Amino acid sequence: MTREKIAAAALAIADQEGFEAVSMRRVAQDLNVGTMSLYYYVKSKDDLIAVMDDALMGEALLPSLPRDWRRAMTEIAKRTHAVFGRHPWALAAMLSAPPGINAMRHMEQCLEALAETRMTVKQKITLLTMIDDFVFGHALRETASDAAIDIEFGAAQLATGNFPRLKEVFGGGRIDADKNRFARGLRALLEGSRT
Amino acid sequence: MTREKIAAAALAIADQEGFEAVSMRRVAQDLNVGTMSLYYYVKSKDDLIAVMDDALMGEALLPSLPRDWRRAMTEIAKRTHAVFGRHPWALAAMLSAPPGINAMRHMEQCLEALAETRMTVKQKITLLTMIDDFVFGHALRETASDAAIDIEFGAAQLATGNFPRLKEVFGGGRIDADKNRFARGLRALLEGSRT
DNA sequence: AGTTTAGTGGTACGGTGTACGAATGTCAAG
DNA sequence: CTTGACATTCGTACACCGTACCACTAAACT
Repeated sequence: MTREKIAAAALAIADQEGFEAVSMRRVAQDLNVGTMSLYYYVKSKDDLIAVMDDALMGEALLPSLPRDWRRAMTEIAKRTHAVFGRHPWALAAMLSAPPGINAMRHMEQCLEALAETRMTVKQKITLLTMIDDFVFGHALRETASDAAIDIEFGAAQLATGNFPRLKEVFGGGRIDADKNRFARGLRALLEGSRT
Repeated sequence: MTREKIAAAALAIADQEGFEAVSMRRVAQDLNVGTMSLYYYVKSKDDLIAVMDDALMGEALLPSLPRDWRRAMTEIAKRTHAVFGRHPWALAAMLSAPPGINAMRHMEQCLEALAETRMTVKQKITLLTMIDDFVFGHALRETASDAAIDIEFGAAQLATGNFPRLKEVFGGGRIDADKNRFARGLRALLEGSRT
């Protein structure tokens, strides 16, 4: 019985049944333990979420860093992105959890990647924050678009003629989103950091 | 008694007491109405959240569009950003709400802004999605950093010497985040869209 | 042996979303 | 004037939630 095992059980539940299925009673049940026993290792549910969150940020850490800083930042971003793909509920978790050790390690790793550049400290912070913002926002969109969108409602609105531009885009067959959008935005941010 | 009035009451509660303070009972109480009466106008709590969310996206709409497309996109992004500033709970709402009419209007407006460019449809979609990703991610960071961060914990970790780069950054006095990061990232994305 | 500590968990309280169905008001047709 | 259909309101009840409080066992230390 450790914080880690509890977090692992909660992780499994969230992955299989969604974040909202994670409750103290449910986690305790999966561990064959009384509900209140969890509170010996975890201060509150928010604390549990923080542990889960930290595990996630741990997954986002790169085992080794490419030498070229652009490639390094790209790899970090891609791996972080992959974490959100594996755990779509991660964003909801982050919204109610303060940064933990692995979040710090993540920043440390980003700074490490930028160590050999000529940027000032402030520039480094700005760049890595911008990139994280983009990565998280991208994840937000992906998890949000997984939420059931009322396709009928959308079509009906398009039919009203109030959305000529949208109709022009979505009217003629389904358009598939640019698969490279993520990489593209990343590159723009990395390049644009010059100015 | 309309959907709109219910949404307005919920909005007010969320703004004053936080998103988690919004409950069916609470909203009904503020409206001097029985709890279940709300369900005549609103299918479920998620539906209520969707209405709130749509009101927010409505706030993000620009009354009139600048002619230059770069300026137009920038204004839209800034206004959307401002909405998140006024309603820090907005992200939590978006996580559990499918896009509504105003979300569609938002997209329509973005497409309108890009109408006179030489971009292909796909390029337009890519660009406006990238920008939204960035804006939302930026908002996520801002609301997340408002969450209580354990400053003692952070300092203790820095003291361990496991975070040399972070220490280098935060050790010597507090560094204030670049206030222009938002505008800067925006510009990078707009410029980088060329390639 | 006596006492402290680590760890477990049962019960209970005040909250949540909402299914169900009963009550009321409104209005057109008979 | 009555009757019935409908729109609208909402009280009660149920299952679930986080967690405060406290009783308990078993091991460790003195």
